[in-house]
Amino acid sequence: MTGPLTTRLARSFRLTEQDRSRLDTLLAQRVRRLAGREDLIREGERPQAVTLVLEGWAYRYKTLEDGRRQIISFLLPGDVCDLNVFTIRESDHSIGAITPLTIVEITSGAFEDMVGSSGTLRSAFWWMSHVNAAIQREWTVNLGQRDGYERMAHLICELFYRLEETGLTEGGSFELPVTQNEMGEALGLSTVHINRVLKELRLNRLIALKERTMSILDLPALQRKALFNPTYLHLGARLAVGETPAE
Amino acid sequence: MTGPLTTRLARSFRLTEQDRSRLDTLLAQRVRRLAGREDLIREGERPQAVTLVLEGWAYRYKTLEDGRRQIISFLLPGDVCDLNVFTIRESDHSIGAITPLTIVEITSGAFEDMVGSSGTLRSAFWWMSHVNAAIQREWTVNLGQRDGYERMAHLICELFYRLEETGLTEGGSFELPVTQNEMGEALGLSTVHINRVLKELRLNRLIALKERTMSILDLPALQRKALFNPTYLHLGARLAVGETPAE
DNA sequence: CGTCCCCTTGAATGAAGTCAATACGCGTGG
DNA sequence: CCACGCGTATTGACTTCATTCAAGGGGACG
Repeated sequence: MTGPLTTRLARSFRLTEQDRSRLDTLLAQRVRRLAGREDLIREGERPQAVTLVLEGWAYRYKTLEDGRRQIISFLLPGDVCDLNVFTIRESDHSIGAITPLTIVEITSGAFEDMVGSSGTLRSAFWWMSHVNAAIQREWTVNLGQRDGYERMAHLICELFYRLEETGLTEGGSFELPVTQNEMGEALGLSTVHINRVLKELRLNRLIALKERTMSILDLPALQRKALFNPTYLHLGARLAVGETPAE
Repeated sequence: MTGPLTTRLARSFRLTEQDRSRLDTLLAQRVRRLAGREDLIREGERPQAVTLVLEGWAYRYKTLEDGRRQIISFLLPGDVCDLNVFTIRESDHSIGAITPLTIVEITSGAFEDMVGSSGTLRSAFWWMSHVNAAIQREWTVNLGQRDGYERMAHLICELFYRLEETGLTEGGSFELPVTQNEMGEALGLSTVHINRVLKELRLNRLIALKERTMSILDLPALQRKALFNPTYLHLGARLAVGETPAE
């Protein structure tokens, strides 16, 4: 019963037994549980640790002065928040739990020790950090270029691939613990329009969605409509320490 | 005559003479010059080095299969591309020069040496990396929540603050070597709409723009309209090695 | 059993896109 | 030297995508 993070890293990196046990001890320290809809970090606070998500969903968000809110990204099991946040005095955004959440908080020192002791783990954490940045870039593209229908299709594809990586899908289905209002805040669309777009995706037999279970009925077609290209997720990198990324 | 990068870092970090000379030697190696509108890195290519911008503007962009293009971010003098790109097999986006460009390419080894030899420089580069991520998040907010007028106002504020940090503004003015079409690709708006929004900003006496010179006539008012909060740029962090970010 | 949140749908409105035409500066080649 | 083409900026008219407003239904929970 390896956790989502180990599962994920093992798909892309050749972890030695030692790496795995280093990870395991790290993941056993300072475990915290939060209730759904509780904030983990709030804008303006000082970040204290590198945070890892073990179970549950969370999101980063920012609120404008007039109350508008944008969800900036979703944090899924096996995701890390910013590495080396310690260079930052105050957080520029908040992180909130969507579902009940299990996280691990890694101190600066423990993190340094880990990446210092294993080149593979160091690469692995860098890689995750890059993937986060790449996802954020793709969200920029999504909001800037795609219309509502495409945007939603793209988000569904992204979530599917990311959850698949940690074994959290069943066939073409996954739990989507997010309200339509929140989807709107993530995609820059009104709740009403989210509803209509979902309806259309259902009518076109691309997805089925009920009771928070999203089922993808035709992934290739969905990807086509979304102009989805999974390259940016950098899946299955399969690199170990010392290896050049070539082969 | 210190370069933009040193200027910028010196504002936020207490650089020793040794740090400065380390930076200088690094910035003197492998200098490359590119013509305007030339690509630096193309989607699908293998990233070879950490790139630093010394002079000129560039942008990251992604192209969808049907030709739509989104500019993901602007790279200004003193900016650094992704650190530790070496964990990535192929780039998920392109980087293109806007103006003629002077850059430095830092090899994996040289970079490791530098951050290994100075804790302050290590912090400084992490900090830049975080700021990049924060800017990308803010673009997500910008595209998701603000309307065209606000979006443009926000972009102008951001560029002003970022250029100001490296001493590239004159009073409230700066060179803006970007066409209206490109602004549209950055803000997810049509060229025509960009034109109208700029016109309105001029009518409201918030900006003046001619011949690629942007002048901000009323920064407080512009910021108010843009709902611009500069926190995310993490300006003036003023940290040195060993210091906790507290004080 | 009422309240609240979430989902759903229709109708009216509005922000931004598309299409189209004009203008301007610049370089190039006849 | 001037004509032409090209990229950029500008503006008007029309269309479309998405928002807002409004109302109703269903489930969870006190």
